[in-house]
Amino acid sequence: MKLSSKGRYAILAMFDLAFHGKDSALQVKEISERQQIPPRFLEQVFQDLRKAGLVRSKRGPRGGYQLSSSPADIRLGDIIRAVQGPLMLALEDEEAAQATSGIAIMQHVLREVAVRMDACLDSITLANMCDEARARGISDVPVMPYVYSI
Amino acid sequence: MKLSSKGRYAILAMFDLAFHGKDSALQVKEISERQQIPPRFLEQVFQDLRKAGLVRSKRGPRGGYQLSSSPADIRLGDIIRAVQGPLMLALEDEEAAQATSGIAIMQHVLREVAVRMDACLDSITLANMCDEARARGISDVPVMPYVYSI
DNA sequence: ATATTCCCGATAAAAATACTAGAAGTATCG
DNA sequence: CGATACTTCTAGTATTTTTATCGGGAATAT
Repeated sequence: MKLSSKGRYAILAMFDLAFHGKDSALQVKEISERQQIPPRFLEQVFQDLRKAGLVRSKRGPRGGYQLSSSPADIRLGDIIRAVQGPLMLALEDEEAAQATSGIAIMQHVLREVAVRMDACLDSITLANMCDEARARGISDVPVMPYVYSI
Repeated sequence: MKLSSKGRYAILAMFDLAFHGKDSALQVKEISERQQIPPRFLEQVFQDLRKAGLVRSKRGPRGGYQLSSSPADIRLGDIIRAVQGPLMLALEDEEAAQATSGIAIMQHVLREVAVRMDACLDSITLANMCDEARARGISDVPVMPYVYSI
């Protein structure tokens, strides 16, 4: 019942796409720097997100990733499930049949818990996070040291 | 956001203590067989539970573990937190101060999510699980092959 | 053509999971 | 009381999974 690094990175990356990538695609390099994510690992995370249909990718110069639907339609639960699989492994029917009393009960109880926890995660969308970010006065541009150039 | 094996074992073991161990102490061997948990690993899990004050231990013959409070007062959240630590790592204040926009927002959003998820886990007690088990007609005695003895 | 970027597979490092061996404490029995 | 059997407790090791890195191939805008 713990958020893995992969899950955290996935949420960060998706938030970054929603917050900084209005219409154009953003690149792994850019996002990894802004959100402090190991770039090579972030690539793997994006593959999971792409296979789950949450982002669209584009190769070559000006390529990158962008959300495949509106931030208001993407929920934290979608993201977590895409990179971490289901909240808790349900037993196969065969296994469940021959499970011990405790396992059977826990299976039942945890299934309910899982439903409610999924609901918690699904109650928050990327759009919510963006609103939150703007309400807290976080600028839309990356925090970067100014470079005086002529 | 996944239940680890350790967490699952911890819940199973605590349920077993609540369900089968009325007043006397139960032993690792017994619980591990009934709930199909690697016995040596279960010992480690119990150490965590003991250090968190959820169970009392007793060594020697007739030793074992028993709950240190009533099943009605022990919540799934207590158990999970004892063996897995907090739901999601909060940044230290220093770190949070210099965190990027996405990290800061996620920190804030996830803290709320964590509170609600903890509430989900804390809404279920061991007593609830035992009621559930009895309601579903699971016997109080371990499922064992009958041994005909005179 | 060329530079850029995602994509894919393999590998290395770190952490979680599972197991092992034996020490320390404690009831029970002679 | 002392010996013995039992069970937790502690520390260390092996195995598996997760996290992170690396090298190079495939697509694409300029």
